[in-house]
Formats: sequence, structure tokens, C-alpha cells
Amino acid sequence: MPCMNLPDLPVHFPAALRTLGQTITCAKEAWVFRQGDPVHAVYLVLDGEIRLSRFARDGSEIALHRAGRGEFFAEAALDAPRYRCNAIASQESAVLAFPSGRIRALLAKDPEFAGQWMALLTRQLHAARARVERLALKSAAERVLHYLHTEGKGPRCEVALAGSLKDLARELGLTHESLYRTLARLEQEGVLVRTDRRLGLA
Amino acid sequence: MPCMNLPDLPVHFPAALRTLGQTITCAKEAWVFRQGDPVHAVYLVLDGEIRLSRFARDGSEIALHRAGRGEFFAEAALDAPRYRCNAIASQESAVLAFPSGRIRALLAKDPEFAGQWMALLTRQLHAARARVERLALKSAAERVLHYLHTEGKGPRCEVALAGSLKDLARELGLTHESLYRTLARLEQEGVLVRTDRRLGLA
DNA sequence: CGTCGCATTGATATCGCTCAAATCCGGTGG
DNA sequence: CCACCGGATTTGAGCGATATCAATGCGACG
Repeated sequence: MPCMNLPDLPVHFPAALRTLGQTITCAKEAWVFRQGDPVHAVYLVLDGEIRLSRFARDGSEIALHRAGRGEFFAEAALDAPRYRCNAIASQESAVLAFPSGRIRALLAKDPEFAGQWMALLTRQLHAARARVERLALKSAAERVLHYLHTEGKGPRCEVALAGSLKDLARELGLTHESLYRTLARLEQEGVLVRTDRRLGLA
Repeated sequence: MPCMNLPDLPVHFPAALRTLGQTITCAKEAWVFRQGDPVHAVYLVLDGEIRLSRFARDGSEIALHRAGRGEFFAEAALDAPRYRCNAIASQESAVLAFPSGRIRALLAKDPEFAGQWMALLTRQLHAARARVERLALKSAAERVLHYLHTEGKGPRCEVALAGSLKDLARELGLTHESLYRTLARLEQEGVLVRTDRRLGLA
């Protein structure tokens, strides 16, 4: 069914696109697409969270990206013939699927849309590189503080936890045990404050 | 001075841009721009290699990206008022600087150029996410093998070393000692072959 | 009320980091 | 031509931080 009320979007959305999206609801841990599937759509998260991941040979899942409400994912569907990773709903989610051919056509026709799309890609590139920088840090504490500095809002660098601490641990490339211990130590040292589902600097 | 003979480019390059680039030569370890500098150009590497990095509080340098010959860097100059990282020449290099305002104008006017630019951003995003995936791997051997699988060419996943093994170690988030030992072990186990300045799977 | 998953803490193992030293190699200057 | 130098490469020893395995409490949810 066409989507009638799009949420606030990070990009200028051509009117022509507003009727193009198909809403898809996903149960928790449901697959939106799989690595190797032929590409047919670009997606926008309406609600919930979709993670893009691959599976290592040992069977462990490695998250490449997490897309939250209002974020696009699988932008590469515009260039590639097949998906190169898996898209899995971390929670029960709703996504909007836009046929990639239509998006391509609109991008070619609408310079403003194209400009917004480029800005979006640039932001994602920045976020990915910030994550690279973070993962290059050797100590768990450094990674946590880097996360707060880059992702946190306000003078306290506050971050609202979207999911569980286990999810955050995966995002930081740590085991959840290490993260728990690191958070406890930082809190004890007075560097970090934990309140409810928020983290911030002291 | 305007650049007369551009190298083979990864993007369709509007004729209007061919006279816009200013060539800049950089000595080894010279700075192209610094974090916080006001943005005025997007760059293309003609020769050599430029690394984008930030400095951690302990003074260690963390590489966000390395741009080789024929690659653009600082694409975000189109959106941001200031550079968010440092650009340093790993070797003696030559780069072409394009005024960001002009590029912006061309992107708005030339849909084909815009399309190529988006594809370029998408590729870089993929590369960055592959690196995220790699750095999330816990063991040194896994990172090396992942690097060969994602960056290597041909059936043997061969990679030509651009710089030193120390550089590769930094790229993989390892100390050079660890990398040396890991390569030696993998070679001894018959998994990896090292010839001259190339690495490949056995 | 039982179960499941998250959060937390403890004990131990292990891998990579750190410090150190030796060798190799290309370049440089006498 | 050779001595010298600096950086890359390599190997060794030991340590420490994180991973791993294990156990428990806790809250949500059926």
C-alpha cells in the first residue's frame, strides 16, 4: 500500500515519491533482505531499527550499520545488482521500500533531491569513518568516551541508549562483559554518569 | 596553474571542470589541510597518497582514510564549513584542488556528474563499512584474511602493498609486531603467500 | 510462577601490546 | 668503495587488558 504520511525526513522528498513507498512491517529478527538477493529497493526506517550485517565464517554476526527511525538504508541498491549484506530488524519495525529504479530516475531529474541525497551519503560516510576511528582505539574506556564525544548531544555528551547495553557493546567492538566493567569503572572514577537509559559525561 | 592532462578518473568529469583544478605538490608528511581549517576545496590525488587522520588525546594518530592516485578526498567539503580531520601526505604527492563552490554548482547543473559523484560516495561508504567490519574482528589473523578477501584481486585475493607493512598494520588496527608475527604464522600454516611486495592466499 | 534475556560480577586464559634488541636494506656522504 | 645512518623488518620476553566461561540476580512477559 502507498504510504500516506511520511515522517519528518532527513532529505527533501519529491512529491512524486510520496506515493511510491510500500510499507513493510517486520517482526523482531525478521529479514528485510539477504546478502546475494537481487536489489529492488532502497529503504527508509519508519519505526524500529534495522541492522545491516554479515556473518563471519565462525557464524558470528558482524554489524556494519544500524539504521534507526527516519534513516535510509541500502542506498547502494542504486548502483549494485545484489545486496552485499543482510538487513535484519533488531526490534519490531516498519520500513518503507522505494523501487530503486524510480529513485534513480528521480535523482537524475530532480537536482535538489540529488543534492540532499549526496548530503545524506556524506553524513553516513562521516559516521562510518567515526566508527573506524573509534574501533582503532585500543582500550575499552577510550572507545566509550569516543562514542560519547562523537554521538553524544549537549555539553554532557549525553546519549540515549536505543537498545540494550549488549547492542552497544557490539557497536563498540567489545564483549558485553567488558562494556559492563568499563562503564562501572568509569562511573566509579566519576568520569561517566549513567541514569536510566542514558549515558553522559560527568 | 590549471591542470592540462587529468589522469583516468573514476568519474565522468565535466569539461568545465578540467581547467578548474590547481595542482599542489606536497612533500612527504606535508599537511594539505588541518582539522578546523575553513573548507575551500575538494581534492583529487594525482600521485602519491594522502591520509586523512585525527589525533587522539594521547597524541597517537588515527587514520580515517587513505586516498591513493585517482581518488578524491574531502568530499565533505561540499557540505561542511570546516575540515573535520587532517590531510597529510604519506609520501611525496601531487593533488588537484577544486574550489568547493564550483563543484557544488556543477553538481547542481550536471545530472550525470552528480550521478557519478553519488556512486563515488557510495563506494567510499562501502569501503568504510568494510573497514568497520574488519576492525570488529577480534583476532589479528581474521583481520588479515578479511583484508585479503575484501581488498584482494583475483582468485588468490592478491594485494599489492602500497606502503610498508607498518602502514598496513595501522590500517588493520594492529601493532606492526603483531602483524609480522601473524603473517609469519599464516605463511607457515600455508594459508598465505608473501612474494616481494604482494600478499595473497595460498 | 516459570522462563527468557539482560545486567552484573567472578575466575581464568589468551592474545596482542609494550619494551627491547638484532638484522637487513637503501640511501648518503666521505 | 666503504662507513655510516635511519627506517623497516624480525624475533624475544613479559605483562596486562580483554575475551571467555561461569554463576547469579533481576525484570518482563506469558
